[in-house]
Amino acid sequence: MAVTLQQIAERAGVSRGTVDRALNNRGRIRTELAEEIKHIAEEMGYRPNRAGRALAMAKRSVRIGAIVQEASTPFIQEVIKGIESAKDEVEYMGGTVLVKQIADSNAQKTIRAMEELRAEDVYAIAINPMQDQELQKMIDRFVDEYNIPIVTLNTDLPDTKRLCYVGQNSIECGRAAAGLMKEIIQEKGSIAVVSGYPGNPSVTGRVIGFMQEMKVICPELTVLEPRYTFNNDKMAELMAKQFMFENLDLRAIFISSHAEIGVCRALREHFPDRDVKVIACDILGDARTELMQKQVSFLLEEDPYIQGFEPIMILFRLLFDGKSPEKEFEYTDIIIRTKYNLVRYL
Amino acid sequence: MAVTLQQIAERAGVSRGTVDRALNNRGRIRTELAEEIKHIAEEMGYRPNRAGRALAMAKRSVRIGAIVQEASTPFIQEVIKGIESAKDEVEYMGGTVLVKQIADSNAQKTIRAMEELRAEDVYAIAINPMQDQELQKMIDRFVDEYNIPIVTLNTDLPDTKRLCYVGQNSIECGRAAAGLMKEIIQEKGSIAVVSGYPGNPSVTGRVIGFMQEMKVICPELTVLEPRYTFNNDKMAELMAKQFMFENLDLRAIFISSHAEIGVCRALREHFPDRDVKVIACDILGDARTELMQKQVSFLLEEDPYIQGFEPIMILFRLLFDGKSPEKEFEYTDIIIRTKYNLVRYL
DNA sequence: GTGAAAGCGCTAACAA
DNA sequence: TTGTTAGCGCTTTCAC
Repeated sequence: MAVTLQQIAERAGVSRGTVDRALNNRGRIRTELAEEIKHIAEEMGYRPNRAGRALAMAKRSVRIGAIVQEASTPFIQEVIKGIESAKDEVEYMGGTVLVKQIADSNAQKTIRAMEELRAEDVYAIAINPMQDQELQKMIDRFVDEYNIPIVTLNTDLPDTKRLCYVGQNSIECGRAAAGLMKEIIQEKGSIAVVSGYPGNPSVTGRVIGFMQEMKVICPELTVLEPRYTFNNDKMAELMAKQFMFENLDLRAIFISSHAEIGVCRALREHFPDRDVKVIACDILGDARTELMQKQVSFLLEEDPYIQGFEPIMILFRLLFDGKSPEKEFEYTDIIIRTKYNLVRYL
Repeated sequence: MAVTLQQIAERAGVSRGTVDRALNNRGRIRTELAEEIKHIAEEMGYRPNRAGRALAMAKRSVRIGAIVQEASTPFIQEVIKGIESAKDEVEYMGGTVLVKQIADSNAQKTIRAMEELRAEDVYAIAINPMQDQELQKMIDRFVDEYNIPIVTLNTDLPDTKRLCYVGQNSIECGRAAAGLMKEIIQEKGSIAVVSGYPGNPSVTGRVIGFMQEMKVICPELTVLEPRYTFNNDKMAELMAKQFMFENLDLRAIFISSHAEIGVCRALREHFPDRDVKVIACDILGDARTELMQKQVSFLLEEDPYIQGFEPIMILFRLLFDGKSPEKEFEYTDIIIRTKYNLVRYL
């Protein structure tokens, strides 16, 4: 049976309340006594019982807010699943999680959502932010003025006072893609790089990592200048066609985001006889299985579920246990998929 | 604020105890009344508060046992980490987890550990079993006679009455290895398969999956007859040398387990000029980083941590919430690693 | 500075 | 068959 406050109290010859004050640094206690009690607790291997704590704190409940942008995309839907799981956990412990979904990506709406959450008395917020000056200021104000810690997820805002970031190390992801490229491309030739939107740092991070590493490990391959599709399938298709026409030695295409459907369609429909490998990132939604079965050699993923789950839990541990996160950057695993391990278990 | 038993009781015009009996099917209640209460609870969106429940059940506490064999191996050390995390969780909820470590693999010791756990009044057991007739009988007896549910982990015993299995689908893992092989081997030639101990079903499963899939997707490659090292580095080294001498067209070696150190040493020291790729499984321990940096193209992993964590949590949910696992086979993800994503985050 | 006591939501033993 | 009550371990308020 685990050690309880009562047992410590008896051993120390004081009351439960005193032990509580000592162990939780609540003040109103002689420092020497506090030290002594802490020592006894340590010695007895005391670990606070979460259930008791949760129950006692049920009224003064932990309230956490979450804001997700681009909530309509399959990727963010997965993030939301993670948030909902965390919400379950938190609610079991008597806490509350409020989620604001923003269908598109809009700084003004985001700022409004932050204000709403503040009005609803949340003690902390998790958010997948866009790059926006005003939003950055707002985050700093929340942290400084309102004392509301903020965790960024999926994309970071390192120049703000956010508590920590949960998401992929996109440079490393790009490097990993380069490593795979080296394994599957034996002949000389050129490699194209196609991406969604250049303003997104996790997209550009992957491109940078890829280009850097390719230069080092595949100096004999020519990596073409990255091109951006602005998340438009039609444009991706045209771009792929252009690459194919202009580079008869094209060996592979690295798609750092949101262009796989257009690119693969172009390859499939217009160049069925040319062997061009595709390495892509974060394909979710309807096309996922089919593209992976037929056209994409490797898929690099970043575990959106965890990106939703972990920020909420980090904030919960902060508010409930008073434990700050250990690291400023909580990177998610770089997951490599082929058609053989496409379905995620456990 | 969440709905409580008290609120339901007031609405139904009965006492908390009655609501408790209704919702938890404890009997001693009129069926119609029980139905009505369940209906009200449903309507009010009642979800039991785990903290309250944990606290109330603290004395009649959930007790779970775990037995791990080959506890001295790095793989099982990871499994144990998972078990310890789960133990933390369970203890937070007022439960107890007892772990028995067996350094080697020994059916008699295992059976004795089971008896010990029974003597210590555990209500359920998680175990990584070996293939052994007596052990199988013992498991069935625990389930049938003593009413102690058992979850197998890492290796399954599908012919017993164990509740479920948590671990890898080894056939699929072998297939995935074949898929990677196809991507990295362009020329014709032969492929060697080296494994640890032939009696281990997860090892042989990977070999079978690999051979089957290779036949289908790489018919032009010759896959040599699998050879077993009996987990002996020296033998692995000799075997690799033999393969190299006898097959001058050897393109790659698939190591399904426990032979990487010997094989890689042979390649490194005796054939530095021949380009032979290596795909391996579950490399942990000291050599991991170095082998991955220098010699192994792909590593297939099976997440030992989760294999320790999940069985305990499955049993906890069974005992604490009365929720049986959804699936008989809880497969862990097939993780593909290269030197670029060698370190696991989150 | 310290102790005593109420109560968080739930279970279980006992009373009716 | 139903109600009542005593805790589980912890926080918090109030009294001293």
